[in-house]
Amino acid sequence: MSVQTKELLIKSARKVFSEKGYHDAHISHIIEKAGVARGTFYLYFESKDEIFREVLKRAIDDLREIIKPIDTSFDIQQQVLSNICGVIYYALKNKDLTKIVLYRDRWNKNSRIIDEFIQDLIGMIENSLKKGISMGILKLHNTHTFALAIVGTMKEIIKEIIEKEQVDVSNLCQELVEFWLKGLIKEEGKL
Amino acid sequence: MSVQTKELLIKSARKVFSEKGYHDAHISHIIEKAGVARGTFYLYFESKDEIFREVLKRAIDDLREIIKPIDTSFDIQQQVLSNICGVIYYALKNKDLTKIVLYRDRWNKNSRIIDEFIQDLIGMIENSLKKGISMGILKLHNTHTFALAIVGTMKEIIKEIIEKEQVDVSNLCQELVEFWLKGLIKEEGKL
Amino acid sequence: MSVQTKELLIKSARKVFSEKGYHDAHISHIIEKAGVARGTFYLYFESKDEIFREVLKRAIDDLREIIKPIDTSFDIQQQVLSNICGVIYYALKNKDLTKIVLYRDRWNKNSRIIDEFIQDLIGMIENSLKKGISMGILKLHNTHTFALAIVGTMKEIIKEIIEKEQVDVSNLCQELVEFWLKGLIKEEGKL
Amino acid sequence: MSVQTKELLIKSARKVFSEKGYHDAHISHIIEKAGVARGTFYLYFESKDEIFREVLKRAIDDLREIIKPIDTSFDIQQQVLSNICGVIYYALKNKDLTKIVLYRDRWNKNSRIIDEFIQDLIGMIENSLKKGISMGILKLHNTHTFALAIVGTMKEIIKEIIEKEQVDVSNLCQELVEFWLKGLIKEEGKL
DNA sequence: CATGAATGAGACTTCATTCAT
DNA sequence: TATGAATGAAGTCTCATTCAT
Repeated sequence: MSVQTKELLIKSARKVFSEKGYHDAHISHIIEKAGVARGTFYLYFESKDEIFREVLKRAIDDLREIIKPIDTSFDIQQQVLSNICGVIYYALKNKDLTKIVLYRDRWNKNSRIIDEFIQDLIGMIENSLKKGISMGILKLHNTHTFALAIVGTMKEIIKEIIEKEQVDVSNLCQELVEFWLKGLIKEEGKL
Repeated sequence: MSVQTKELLIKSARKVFSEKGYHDAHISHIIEKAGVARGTFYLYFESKDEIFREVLKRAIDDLREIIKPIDTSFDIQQQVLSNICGVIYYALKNKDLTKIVLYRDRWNKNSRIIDEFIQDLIGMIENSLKKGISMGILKLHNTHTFALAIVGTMKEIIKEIIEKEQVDVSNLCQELVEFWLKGLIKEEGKL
Repeated sequence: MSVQTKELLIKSARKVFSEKGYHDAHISHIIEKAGVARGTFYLYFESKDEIFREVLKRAIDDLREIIKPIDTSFDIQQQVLSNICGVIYYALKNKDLTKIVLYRDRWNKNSRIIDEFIQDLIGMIENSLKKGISMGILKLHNTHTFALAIVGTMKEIIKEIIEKEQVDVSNLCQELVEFWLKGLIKEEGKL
Repeated sequence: MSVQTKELLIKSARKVFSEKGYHDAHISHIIEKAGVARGTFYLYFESKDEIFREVLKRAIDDLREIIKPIDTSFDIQQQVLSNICGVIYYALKNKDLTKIVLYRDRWNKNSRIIDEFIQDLIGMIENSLKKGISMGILKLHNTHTFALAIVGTMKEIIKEIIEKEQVDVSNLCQELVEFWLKGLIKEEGKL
C-alpha cells in the first residue's frame, strides 16, 4: 500500500467530484487524473462510494478542527467571529471540498456524514445561544430556529463567495455578526 | 394527447423525483407509479430531462405566484410576513416539489431554472431592503449580503419544517421577521 | 374502404420510402404526409411491409408494361432503343419509385419482387441475344454475361441521370446501343 | 487494448453485416459471434456505426490497393484485365465484404466512403478512356457514360459470381474486355 | 370508416467492478 | 503492488402495431 498513491487518488477524486458532481464523476476520470490504472484504484478503495466518503470525511474533520465551541469566560463576539472567519477562509482555500460539502446531494446516502456535522454545528450554536440567554445577554428566543438561521445564512454566504473573486472576508464577517447580534441582544450597546 | 395521462405522469414523476432524487429516479419508477406503459411516457415527454424540467417549472411558477414584491405604501411588515408564510405553507402542502427545489443538484444542468428563481428572489429582497434604507427605516448595510442571509435562512428553515410534523408556522414567521428587523432597524421601537 | 385514402397512402409511402429508405421511413411519416390517422393506415395495410410491397409491385408492373420483348420480324435496333428510352423516361418521370427499385436493400425480403423482375429482364435480353446469334447478326458469346452487362449498365446510367438535371436521353440511348454493338475501339485489329 | 479482440470484433461484424445487412445486424449478433461481452464491444468501438465504417474502410483500402491506374507505356489491355481480374478475385475471396460494399444502402450515411471510391474509380476509367482516345485507339465518345457502363457491368457481374459457385474468372474477364472493345455484332455495317 | 392514445419488445449504450497476468 | 482487458446488469429511448371509442 503506497500512501502516496492513496493520497493521489483522494486528491484527484476531490477535484473530479467537485467539478462534475458525484454522479458524473466516473472512476475513469479519477484514475486518469491520478495517472494510475483501473485495478490500482480498487486496491485502495472498495468502491466509488468509499472514496467519496473518504473525501467527505476529511473535509468534515478539517471543519471540526476549525470550529471551536464558545467559551463564555473569554470574549464571546471574538470567538464567534473567529469561527466564522475560519470557516470562510477554509472554504476559500478549499473550494473543491466546499462545493462537495455545500452542494451535497440529499439522496446520496454517502453524505450522511455531512448532515451529522451540520446537526452537531446546530447543536453547538444552540448551546452558545442558550448560554447567552442564561447569562442575560441574549433575548429569550427559540434557539433552534436561530441556529438554523445562522447555518443557513453561512451556507448561502459561502456559496456566494466561493464563486466570486475578491471578497473582504473580515468585513463581511463583522457585518454578519452585527446583523445577528443586534437582532438578538436585549438592549443596544450592552454587549 | 390525453391531458389526464400527462398530468398523471407529472404527478408520478414529482413523487419519484422527490423520493429518489434525479439520478435514482428511473423512467420505470415513474411509469410504474403512473400505471402506464413505457412507450406512453415518450408520447408526452422527450426524455427524463424534459419531464424533470416540467416538474421544476411548475414549482417555480407556483412560487412566483406566491411571492409578491413589497409595496411600500402599505404595511411592509405584513407583506413580508405574508410572503414568508405563503412560501412556507406552499412548502408544507407540496413537500415533494419543495424537496426537489431545495435540494437541487448543482451539477444538474436542468435545474438552472431554480437558480434563476433564487437570483430573482435575491434581487427582489435587495430592492425591498434598499427601499427601507432610503425611507430611513433600515440601517445602511450591504443589501446583497442580507438578501443572501434571508434566503439562506428561509432555505434552512423550510428544510427543517418539511421534515418535521406540526410546526406553528405563523409564530415561526413572526419570530423570524422580528429577528431580521431588530437587527436591521436603526433604532429600537421606531418601526 | 376508400380507394382515395388507399391511393393517398401509397403515394405518401412512395415519397417517404424514396426520401428516407425503408428503415428510416416510419409509419408516422407516411400518415403525416397523407394526413390520416395512425389507425386508418392499418385499415388499408396490414403492416409497413405490406405497403412497401404494394409500392414496389406498382413500379414493377409499370416497368413490365414498358419493356416489350423484341420481335425479330421488325427493326430490332429500333425496338431495343424504344425499350431503353422507355425505361429511362419512366425513371425520369418517377424518380421516387426508381430510387426505391434501383437502390433496393438486398437484405430486405420484401424486395424479392424486384429481383424477380430483374431476372425476367435478364432472361428477355438473353433471348434477344440468342435470336441475334442464331440469325447470324451477333457474335457467338456468353449471353448471360452480356445480359448482366446490359442490365448493370442501365442501372448505373439511370442512377446517374435521376440525380442530374437535363440529360439528352435519346442521344444517350443511341450512344449506349452503339457501344454495346460495336465496342470502344476505332478500327478492328488495331490495338 | 487487445488487437486480437478488436480484429475478432471486426471479423465478426463483417460476417454479421454481410449476413443480415446493416439494420438487422445487432450488437448482440456481433458480440455473440465474437464471444465477448457487451461492454467489451464498446471498449473498441464507440457505436455500431463506427465498427461498420471500420469494416467498410478496410474493404475500400483493399480495393484501392488492387486497382492500379493504367500506364499507357505498357500493354494496356493487359493492365485492364489485371485490374478486373484483381477485383473479381478479391470479391471471390472476400464475399462478405463484397456484399457489404456492393449492396450498400443508399440511405445509410455511413457508406459514403463507398460512393467516394466508386466516383474515384469512374474518374480513373474516364482518364484511361481519354488517353485511349487521344492516342487514336478509341473512338471519340462520351467517356463518362462509358465509365458508368463499365462500372455498372462490373457490379452486376460480381454480384452474379459471388452468388454462384465455379466461375472461370480469366475467361469471363477476357470476354468482358472484348465486349467493351469490339461490341456484340459480328461484322461492322451488317446490322 | 376513422381516430389516436396506448402498448411493449427490444435496440443501443454506460460504467462500476472483477480478475488473470 | 500494479495493470488494464473484460464483464454484464441496468438504464434510456424507439416505433410498429393494437384497440376502445
